[in-house]
Amino acid sequence: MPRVELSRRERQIMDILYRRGSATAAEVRQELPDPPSYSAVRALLRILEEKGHVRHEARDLRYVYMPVLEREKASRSAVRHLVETFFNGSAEKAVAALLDESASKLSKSELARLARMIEKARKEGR
Amino acid sequence: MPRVELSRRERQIMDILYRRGSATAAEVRQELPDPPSYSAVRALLRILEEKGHVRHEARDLRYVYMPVLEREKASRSAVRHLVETFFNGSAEKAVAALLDESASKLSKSELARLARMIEKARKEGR
DNA sequence: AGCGTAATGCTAAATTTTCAGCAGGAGCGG
DNA sequence: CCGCTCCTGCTGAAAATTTAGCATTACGCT
Repeated sequence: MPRVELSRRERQIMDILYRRGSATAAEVRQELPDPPSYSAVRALLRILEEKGHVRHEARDLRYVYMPVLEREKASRSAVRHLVETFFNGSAEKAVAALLDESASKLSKSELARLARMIEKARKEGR
Repeated sequence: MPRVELSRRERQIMDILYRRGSATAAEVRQELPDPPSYSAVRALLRILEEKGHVRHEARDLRYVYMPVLEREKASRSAVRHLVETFFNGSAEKAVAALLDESASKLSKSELARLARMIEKARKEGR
């Protein structure tokens, strides 16, 4: 039963693991801001493992760490939290912000797919 | 120059302040999970203020606390971080997740507005 | 076989976070 | 005026976190 309340370092590490999918202790360390010693990173990973947030597999002599909770599920609650915190619970506003933020980065085909998704929702919806 | 590295409690408090816009110490306390003592909350708020994340105004005999960085700016970086962490930097995927998550909650008019936004982006974009 | 490199496990200690308590001041009602 | 309540400021200490160091083991190379 993973606790939700992560410390600062613990969150940083979880973010890295979600971003990359999986990583060795050394890789995690590389991506940490103000990286502490290697053994400090390992201690953190061990703690996260005890708490049930992380698991590891041995892959040629190294431990490769990864989140226990699948990215998809984790992202869902992150999205929900974001919408609540910054957009008054309005998914529309959140989408708008997202589009605004990165409209220029979206390709024609991506936009087309999104348009189709919305069409679909409009038909299905009430 | 606000530091980005917030502790657990500090983040919880900032989230509350962003969600509500502003709040007194007592209100913050009410919304904190496992609320500590009132004076503990006040100590945290004082620290956040020292660090430059929060400011207060005196409003009938009470301090009302609020984030220094406007919600809009904070939300932008939160959105960016979310997209990076959980969606491989793909705004499309993020929007898709958002729609998926809350398609049922979106009203017809909201969907219509979103459709229009995407249309607009398609015309403007490359 | 012996050595160097690169892992791991464990532990103790420094640092940061988190918390509660107490003193003081201002307003309000009796 | 006095006592009660509700706020603030401050401070010290408990608790949690973050960290580095050391011992050990495994592998590859000469």
